[in-house]
Amino acid sequence: MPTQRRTPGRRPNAADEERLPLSPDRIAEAALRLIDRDGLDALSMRKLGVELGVEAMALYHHFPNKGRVLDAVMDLLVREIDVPPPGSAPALARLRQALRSYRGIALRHPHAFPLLAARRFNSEGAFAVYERLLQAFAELGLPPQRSAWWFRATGNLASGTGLADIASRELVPDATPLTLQREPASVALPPHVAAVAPYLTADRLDEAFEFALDVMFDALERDARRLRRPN
Amino acid sequence: MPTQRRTPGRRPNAADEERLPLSPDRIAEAALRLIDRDGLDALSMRKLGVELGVEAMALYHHFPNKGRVLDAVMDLLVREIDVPPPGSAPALARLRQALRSYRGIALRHPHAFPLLAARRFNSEGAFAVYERLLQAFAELGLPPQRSAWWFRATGNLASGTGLADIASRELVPDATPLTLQREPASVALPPHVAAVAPYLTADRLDEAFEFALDVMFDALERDARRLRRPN
DNA sequence: ACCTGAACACCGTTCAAGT
DNA sequence: ACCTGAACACCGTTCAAGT
Repeated sequence: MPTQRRTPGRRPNAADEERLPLSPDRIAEAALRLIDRDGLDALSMRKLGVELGVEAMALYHHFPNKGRVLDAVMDLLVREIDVPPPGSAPALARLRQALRSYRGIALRHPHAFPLLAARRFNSEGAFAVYERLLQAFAELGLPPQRSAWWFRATGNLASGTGLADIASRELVPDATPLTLQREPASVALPPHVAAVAPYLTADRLDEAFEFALDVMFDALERDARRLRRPN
Repeated sequence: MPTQRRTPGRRPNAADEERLPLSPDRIAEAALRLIDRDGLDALSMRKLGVELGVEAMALYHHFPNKGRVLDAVMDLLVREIDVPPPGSAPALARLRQALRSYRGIALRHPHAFPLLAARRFNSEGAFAVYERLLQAFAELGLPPQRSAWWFRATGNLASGTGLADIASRELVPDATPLTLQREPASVALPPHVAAVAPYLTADRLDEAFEFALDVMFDALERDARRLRRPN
């Protein structure tokens, strides 16, 4: 892209975008768009400025630094988590749907998902999601400590899976080419690795995740049943 | 740190380090040291040069770019995964030990661990680890597809847990302060979140992980038993 | 109140040159 | 073969200035 010429008073609108006043929301949305398009490393305050038709330094009027912009992007992603509200379905079904939709973010926003997995959720939106999830665990009859543990176990499984799925699709910046998914025998794989490789190709990762969810939810259901009628 | 004066012919050895000849191993070790000390974002080719008493550009004689340096750091971490060899213990015990030691890397190298979780393992060392793990699953009598699924489920749980544990310890660069771990009621938490918060403090994350491992391994053992004597 | 533009202290990487 | 040093095209952020 050639450097844009700009006349002093009137700047060109980048990317056929209306010249609306800047706002935290508009900035966060542009940042997510840029990350989705070019990758996390490509997000810079300067490019974000260009995307919005504004000098980079104008952004500092709405965010104190780049870290807070990333937090705002995280919050956009958190809002994509679909946790059905209490009463809309049985607790187990709501939890399962929430985990599926969380891991789904990895597929829709592969470049941005690592933010969710690696940075702490700490926004209003995140607490709302937490609350609905924990409400569902409580509904199963689990005491708080048990809810806490199940909450972590299932959530960590989903975020670990999202990250692994992204890596398997070679969407990590700078990654070396994957041997596992190459045409067979481009490199000699160790025997047990070779045996499982066909089941871990990118197009079969959904099955693997559903299996893991089955394992977790079978155990969760049994745990809840056992706790409800104590022998 | 003030800029070091340097006389043309003789550079000062950085960090009281012997002036050994550069090698990929020495570079990777210095990179990991630097990441452990100052964080992943603080690793630059220039600082890595200073750490080794060398101009940054000398590194390009051993690695084509920074991405390959990070791959080498990953490989150092992979070698810290302790997968007991076949015969040394029952298969389930070996697997459990491997997952514990993998997640342990998150605690020993919190700044570097995200590399492991987000980048694809693709080195010789990684394949050796894979092979030993998959050998253990096969030993349980699982067919390849089942091994593949259990491999992903347990591995993803461990890496998701490692990342969450790092975030809980506020070791993520740029993170906003955590409300969950603050002195009680600095901010009003939603009721179910407030109820579980005491069980998710940094000092209780080991218990939560052991619970998740129990869930996984109980189910794995049952699955293996069921597959061995088909009804 | 909101945005610009120059400046500072950094980056990764290329390239020609030195030994 | 191995390393240097200048250069290029970038960064995040500060600051004084414009409207």
